[in-house]
Amino acid sequence: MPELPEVETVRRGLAPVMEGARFTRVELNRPDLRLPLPKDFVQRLEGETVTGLGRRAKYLLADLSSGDVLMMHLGMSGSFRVAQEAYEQVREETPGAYYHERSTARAHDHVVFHMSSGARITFNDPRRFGLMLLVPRAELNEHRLMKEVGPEPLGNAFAADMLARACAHKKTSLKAALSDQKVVAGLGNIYVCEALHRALLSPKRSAATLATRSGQPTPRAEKLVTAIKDVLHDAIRAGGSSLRDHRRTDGELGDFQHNFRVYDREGKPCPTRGCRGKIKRIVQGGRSTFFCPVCQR
DNA sequence: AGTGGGACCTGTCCGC
DNA sequence: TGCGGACAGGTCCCAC
Repeated sequence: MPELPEVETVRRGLAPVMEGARFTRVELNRPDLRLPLPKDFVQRLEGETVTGLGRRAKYLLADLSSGDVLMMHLGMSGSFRVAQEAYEQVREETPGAYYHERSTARAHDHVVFHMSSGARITFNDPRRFGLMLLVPRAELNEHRLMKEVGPEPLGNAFAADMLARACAHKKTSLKAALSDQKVVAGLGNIYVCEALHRALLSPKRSAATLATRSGQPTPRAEKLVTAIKDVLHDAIRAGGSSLRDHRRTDGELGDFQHNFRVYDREGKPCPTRGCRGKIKRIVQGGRSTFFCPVCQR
């Protein structure tokens, strides 16, 4: 599911119920996701307060009062839902009383956080490509999953010269280079296709053509950086994209899928003004690429 | 060292 | 209706 705009949308949904709140109880319904969960996962969370909820690349990062960081990744199919559990709070305060559980657990609800804010936060992930890890804050940047991650595309540091340098000696396509988290963090299949279309660049073009022989950015590197920033901003503003069952934490759908120009639009007319092309689907690196062979060069 | 391909999972959809 | 195959928003590991 989730690329940078979706993860950022999730972060914004979780922050109000997590930041400043304490984990009162943590339920683990299986021992592993993509990786084994730490054996002391529950003990290291319960009683801790979330001091801040951030994002790096496609990772959500919850800073804890203990000094640990809870790293969370949604993989392909992970999602968080927030519900209020006022009844359960009342039940804790008045032992012996009986209250109905308000929610029904769904299949693949692997982790449940009960927060002192009264929120119940449920992580659901059918394919289990997601992960949760606990890492001491001081070690986060050197963690094997983090240390190679490239620049944040919405940060000021991400600019044409940086992108050109990262691509200058690559033998791969633009599609593969932009999908590589070491080159730029947070893009995935959808937003790579969308950014390349906005920049009118072919996904098949050699990534090295973003730089001159001396490694300087070409005008197409400038255009591409602008396109990446624009499409990510637009998507975040729309609450991300909702394909299949992907939802925001409040259960509402994101809207950006209605603004796709090429993704999953094989055979449709190219939306570029004045272009008479039709969107084509090809396979690169085993994944679908959508693009207009007429205006994307 | 960089690159492509397969592997990891489950669910859904489409054609027969 | 059932069944097999293709495909899905990610990324890791392993051969070349």
